[in-house]
Amino acid sequence: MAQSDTVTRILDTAEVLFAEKGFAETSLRAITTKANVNLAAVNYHFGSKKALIQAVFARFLGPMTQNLEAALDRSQSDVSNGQLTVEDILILVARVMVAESKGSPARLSMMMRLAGLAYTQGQGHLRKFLQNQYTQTFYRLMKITAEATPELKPIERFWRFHFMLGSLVFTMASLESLQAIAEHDFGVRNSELDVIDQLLPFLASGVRAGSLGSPSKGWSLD
Amino acid sequence: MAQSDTVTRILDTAEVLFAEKGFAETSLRAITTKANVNLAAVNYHFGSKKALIQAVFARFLGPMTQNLEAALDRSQSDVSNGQLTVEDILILVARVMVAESKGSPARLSMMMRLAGLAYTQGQGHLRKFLQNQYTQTFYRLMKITAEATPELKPIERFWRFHFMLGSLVFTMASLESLQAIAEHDFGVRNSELDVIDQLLPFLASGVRAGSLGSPSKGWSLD
DNA sequence: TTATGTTTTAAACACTTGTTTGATAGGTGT
DNA sequence: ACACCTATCAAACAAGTGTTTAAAACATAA
Repeated sequence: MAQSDTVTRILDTAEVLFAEKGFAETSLRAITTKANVNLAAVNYHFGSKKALIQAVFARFLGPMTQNLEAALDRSQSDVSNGQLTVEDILILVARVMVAESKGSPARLSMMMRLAGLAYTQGQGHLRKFLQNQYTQTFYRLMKITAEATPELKPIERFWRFHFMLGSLVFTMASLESLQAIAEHDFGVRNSELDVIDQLLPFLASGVRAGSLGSPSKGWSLD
Repeated sequence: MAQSDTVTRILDTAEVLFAEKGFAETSLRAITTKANVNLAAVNYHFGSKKALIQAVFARFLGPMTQNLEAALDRSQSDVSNGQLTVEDILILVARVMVAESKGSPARLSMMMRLAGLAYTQGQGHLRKFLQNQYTQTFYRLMKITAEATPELKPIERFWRFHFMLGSLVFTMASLESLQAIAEHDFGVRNSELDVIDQLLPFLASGVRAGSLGSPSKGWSLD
């Protein structure tokens, strides 16, 4: 049981530090000393720092995608509620994400940061790892979103899907900063649940928006 | 003129590399060798790596905020069009941003990527720098957004403002990746202007959305 | 017990990092 | 000519990085 304990303690500590300071800025020494394990333990149990990073996210994304798939199965096999609406989908995803990050809001923040890095940081081991591992669930989400928004042209739907993703990722990745500002400026402490509560109608309304004024790109010229 | 040339070449190169790989992952040696300047030039001209990062931001944000302020002055002094709508504001911002990145469309993508990193990646000094330097313009934008959306509660408006910011930053930061996917999946090559064209109605509709179903957070429990 | 395989440990490794140094020009003004 | 300030350069610096090593401790089973 000593091994399992060391591995878990490394993963737990790495998760927190990665979310706090980023990947490159978090050294193995910082992780191992805070986790009260020997420095060499990381390379012994995981092989390398890269592998540790992937293991941290695999521990989060594995169960999460499983739960997401299960929730999608449940919703789609239930004929009583017929076609899923955009709100249904968003709520479904939100439920799974929040449930998966239960107890540690930093987890959600870190997971979203990875998504951002995977998209932004063109090449690198993270993106490939993510892509090879979790694309089928991602495309399934896009597919049922398509069924929920038949009025959109495919290319429109593509962009709006990523607009939603952007709001979600950015908001969750910088959640702590924004919470601090909100508390300072409005004296209100919004939990992550509060924020998601505000986010869902914003996204749902966005995807169903009409098009802008008739002449395309007219805004860009005087 | 040698100094100005060296400084410019450092800034140009740093801008690209920071956007590509992040701050911590980009070494001064990588910058200086690619820029064909001596390693010590960075510390000589900027003082430190931190200062270089801030200088990269300042060179872009300085003119941009100036133009933004000027555009706001023009719009607000023009009594003929009265109160600005959300669309007006979004179009105004889009115009300034596109104009500022003129000549190098990748530049906007880079700066948004940097902004995203600055928000996400703790980096205490960067956030403080941005906050102390450009908050007045930022708050002015929030103020006229408030006037354009009187129906929203302040805290609602605060979050939706950042939801918009998230969509914008994420989309622009990952523009190249998304363009490639769109071209592969739909056979359509969308320019940055096309994307902004799609983004504006999404954002405008999002900020004006109603609230979600009556019981707050009802979605989070079964 | 002995033997075997696994886990932990301290130390060292090779390498990269940002920064500093002192010498060497380059230019400008007196 | 001289002095003065600025800029560039190769070299070195101390500190920190991920990784490896070989010995030690531990566990499990024969």
